[in-house]
Amino acid sequence: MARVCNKLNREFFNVPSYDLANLLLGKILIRKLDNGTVLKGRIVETECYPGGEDKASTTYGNRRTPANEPLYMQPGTAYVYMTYGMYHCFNISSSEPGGGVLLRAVEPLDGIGTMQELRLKKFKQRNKVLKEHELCNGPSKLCLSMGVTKDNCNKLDLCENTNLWIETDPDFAKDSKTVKTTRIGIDRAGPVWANKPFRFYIFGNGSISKQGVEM
DNA sequence: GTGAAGATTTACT
DNA sequence: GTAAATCTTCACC
Repeated sequence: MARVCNKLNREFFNVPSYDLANLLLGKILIRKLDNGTVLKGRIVETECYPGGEDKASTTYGNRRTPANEPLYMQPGTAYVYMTYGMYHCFNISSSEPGGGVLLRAVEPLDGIGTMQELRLKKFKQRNKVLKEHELCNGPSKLCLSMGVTKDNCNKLDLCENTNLWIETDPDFAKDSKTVKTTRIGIDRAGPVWANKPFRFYIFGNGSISKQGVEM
């Protein structure tokens, strides 16, 4: 039986975070839930966090703690952390120690009904029906919709794990226009780092979290 | 052990 | 537009 395997390998992730953030655009994030349901979404928005000098990175100054350990592990390791006590963000470690890429938005492809369910479970408006592009258009929204939490996904190796991985999409137009702009929600890092063009998204896609000024 | 801050999102005025 | 929700992680005592 001929089986095409588009799963990304270690080599793909073994590049600096800036490059990895660009390479991940258009790729397919696949998540298999415990009950066997498979969810898929196209990555349409990323941000890079190189660490080291970058004050916005959790690994600023090569700070190393038990929580950010995955960013120092091999490239392609999932780093899921909690923020504001109730939301998760999903990152993938890159080649430089302490560097990684934050996934800010995906475009739902498969398992949309399940995503609706997972996403609304947490809030009051349970009967509300979200449009597809509203399901995963934010770093914490995509974690909710895809059932990604610190407990079940942190430190997973995306090259080896069978419940969470990324594939290339042969049908994705390679010539899609991408936009380079500034990161979001990191004003505390100061104007120098907050204004770096470290956010990337697919131009014209309806599932991005926020429009930015093209740079 | 105690305190302060946070890579966000929803809900309400 | 502004405020509230909510709790882990880290820094320091």
